[in-house]
Amino acid sequence: MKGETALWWIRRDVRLRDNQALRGALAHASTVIPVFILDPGILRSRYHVRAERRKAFLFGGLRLLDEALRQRGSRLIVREGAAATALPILAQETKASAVFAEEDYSPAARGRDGEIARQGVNLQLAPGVSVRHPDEVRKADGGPYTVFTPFRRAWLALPLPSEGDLLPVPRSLPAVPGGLKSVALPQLPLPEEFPPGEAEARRRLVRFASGGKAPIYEYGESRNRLDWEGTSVLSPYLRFGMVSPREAVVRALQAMAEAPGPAARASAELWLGELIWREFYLAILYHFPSVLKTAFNPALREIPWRTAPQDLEAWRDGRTGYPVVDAAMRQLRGIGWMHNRGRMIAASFLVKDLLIDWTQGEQYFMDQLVDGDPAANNGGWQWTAGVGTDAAPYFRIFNPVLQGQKFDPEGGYIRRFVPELGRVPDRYIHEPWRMSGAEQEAAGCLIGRDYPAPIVDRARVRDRTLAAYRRSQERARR
DNA sequence: TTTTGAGTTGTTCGA
DNA sequence: GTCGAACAACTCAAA
Repeated sequence: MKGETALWWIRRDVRLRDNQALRGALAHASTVIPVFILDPGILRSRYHVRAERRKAFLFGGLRLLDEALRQRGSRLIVREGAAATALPILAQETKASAVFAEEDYSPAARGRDGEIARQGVNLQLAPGVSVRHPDEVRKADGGPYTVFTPFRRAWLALPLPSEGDLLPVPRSLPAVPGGLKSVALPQLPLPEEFPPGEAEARRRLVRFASGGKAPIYEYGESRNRLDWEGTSVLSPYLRFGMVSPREAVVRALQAMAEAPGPAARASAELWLGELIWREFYLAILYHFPSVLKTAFNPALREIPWRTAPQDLEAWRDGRTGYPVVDAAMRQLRGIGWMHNRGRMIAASFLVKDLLIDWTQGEQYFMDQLVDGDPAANNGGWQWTAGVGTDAAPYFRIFNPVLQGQKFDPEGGYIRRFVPELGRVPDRYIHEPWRMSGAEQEAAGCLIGRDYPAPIVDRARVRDRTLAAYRRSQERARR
């Protein structure tokens, strides 16, 4: 309405395109003030982690968003402090009659939004973090799904978004009143492999999913290869809404419709499935917020984990002596991102081989990942640990040697991140400890000096892990 | 209410 | 080298 002022509160929707919170604000008021609240607790809510990379990525994205806003006659206002304090102050100061934001489902976000609403702020939540609200996808009896496949079926049965649903970038935006204080965002070193921003996000989405030869059509085969770039690497951008999840879904559906053949179509559908996994874990966190504290499966809450600080440290540092595990962990620390296959292998090793509490791994991943999202990260860890929503049998224990041979056959991934194995022959690259003394010498890699010997004997791992899980089930039965 | 089919991503063993 | 079965039994979803 004319004369009204609204705040567009940016949280994890750092974009102008297809932004329903922004559209809501523009429809409601003639003056719209884009605001970001620099909360000291940001991005770590219940995790005791620093998350430096995510902050850098987010702040970089906000700077670019500010540029785009200025090109359209607006600008970004940044305020410091707890959102529950800073936002009502700003709303009062600007006489804003409403605050528009994208609804976020984490317990921390919901707690924060509830508190703000209780303070009398007219907080209008718009969809956008997920394509479907967790309440939309329900079983016939009204309850939420806890198994992925039926969830996906029900998700796909609802009306699908199409090109016409995507909201365009507003060509111009109302000016922000002068005199409003705004603090500078901290300058942090940007993650090299992930230039932030909406433009980069779109480039990646288009490169991955558009055109007859798009990688999305190879996804079925290439997504598991650690040594190929077969995935979209969109996760950090989806995490902060630099691309709209709805647009990603529309591109996937388009790719399916235009697929050059049935295999290509199946590949594109597989990628769409990954987007639905994202929705699934967002919904799980929404309906079962306790998963951030404890295993979803009550029978597996009493596993007698090992306390082994040195093993945990070796895992974090990528010094386990299992090349594919170490490569994955060094990729994580090196670039703040890990190939999904690597995440499964590394996570399985911590939980099943070292028998260390999965929440330790969850925590470390949240510290390092530029795409770290509580819902997806927690879901992934619970899945790997076999304590989560899906009925995966817990005796499924990844063998890092086999996984390496299958998904990094020539060791290209390993050599990239574990340079001390660079000259180890292909036939030993997944089991360097099997080299003779002379072979180690020739490869310039002495086991125990240049690269560690395996920190666990895998032959014993299986029994130890199965026994620990069984123990938890027995305790739960009583 | 009962029944039935199914469940992302694996490994190992023996034929 | 390849293939199928066993792993161990459970819960969920839907008819």
